[in-house]
Amino acid sequence: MVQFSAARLDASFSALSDATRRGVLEQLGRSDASITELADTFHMTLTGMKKHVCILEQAGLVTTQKVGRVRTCRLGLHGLEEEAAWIEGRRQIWNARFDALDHVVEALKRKETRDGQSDR
Amino acid sequence: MVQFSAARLDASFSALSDATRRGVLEQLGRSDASITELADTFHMTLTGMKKHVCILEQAGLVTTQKVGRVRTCRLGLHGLEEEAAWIEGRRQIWNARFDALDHVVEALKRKETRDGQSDR
DNA sequence: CTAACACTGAACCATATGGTACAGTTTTCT
DNA sequence: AGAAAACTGTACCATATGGTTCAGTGTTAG
Repeated sequence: MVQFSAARLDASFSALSDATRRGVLEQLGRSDASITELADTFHMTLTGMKKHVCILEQAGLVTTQKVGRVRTCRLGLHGLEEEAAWIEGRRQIWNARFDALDHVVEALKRKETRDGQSDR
Repeated sequence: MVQFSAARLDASFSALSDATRRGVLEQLGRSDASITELADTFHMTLTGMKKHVCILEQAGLVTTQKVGRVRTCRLGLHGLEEEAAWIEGRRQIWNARFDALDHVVEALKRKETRDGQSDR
């Protein structure tokens, strides 16, 4: 089992919680882009887009490289593996809980039926 | 393909970006719990924990039900399917990009070698 | 009936977030 | 050299976040 780093998950889920930043990831999935190109796409100032890129960079989701006056942004080396793993772990427990819940619901139904017939 | 709702993803990734709330989900995965129990586990006031639970509830990740004076929290009906799907979609593009990148790197290496030999 | 319990709502606080404008700096084009 | 491009850093703003305290409200146990 993987050991999840709270700080990593904090950073990446927080980075993913903004629609603009998710959009940047999608655009970078199609091709690398400069800050200016990203800022144009999302109708935002350079300064504003730079902040988003910094956040994505700190979360390890993108890397950047400055050549001449242009900073090129691309998808980060480590993808979303840890995040995917965390969510998958939760989903398994989730499903197990609901299987169990089905049984509880069954039991409650039977109990209610019995109570309804015998009592009140 | 699923149509992702930006608002949904905003809410759930934002909810998941806090370690306390991820902890609450883990605890609820083991068993349902009251606000008081959760507040005790995370050494927090009732009011503080209530807020976290509200955020998780609005994100659809937990549901609650008040019986008498106790509000019981459990995992929400809709698990993390949309979030998992979004991340998986990204991961596929990620990997495709890196496969492509490998080829680019190869090409660059060959080009550099050639240039180094023939020119400058 | 009274006290304790479990929450709930409002107000407050410090800090973080998402955006802006403006004033540089470094590169590139002519 | 001079102008334009592409960032970068700082300061500013409004709002959101994560937490608290305090003062209720409804529920349950004795």
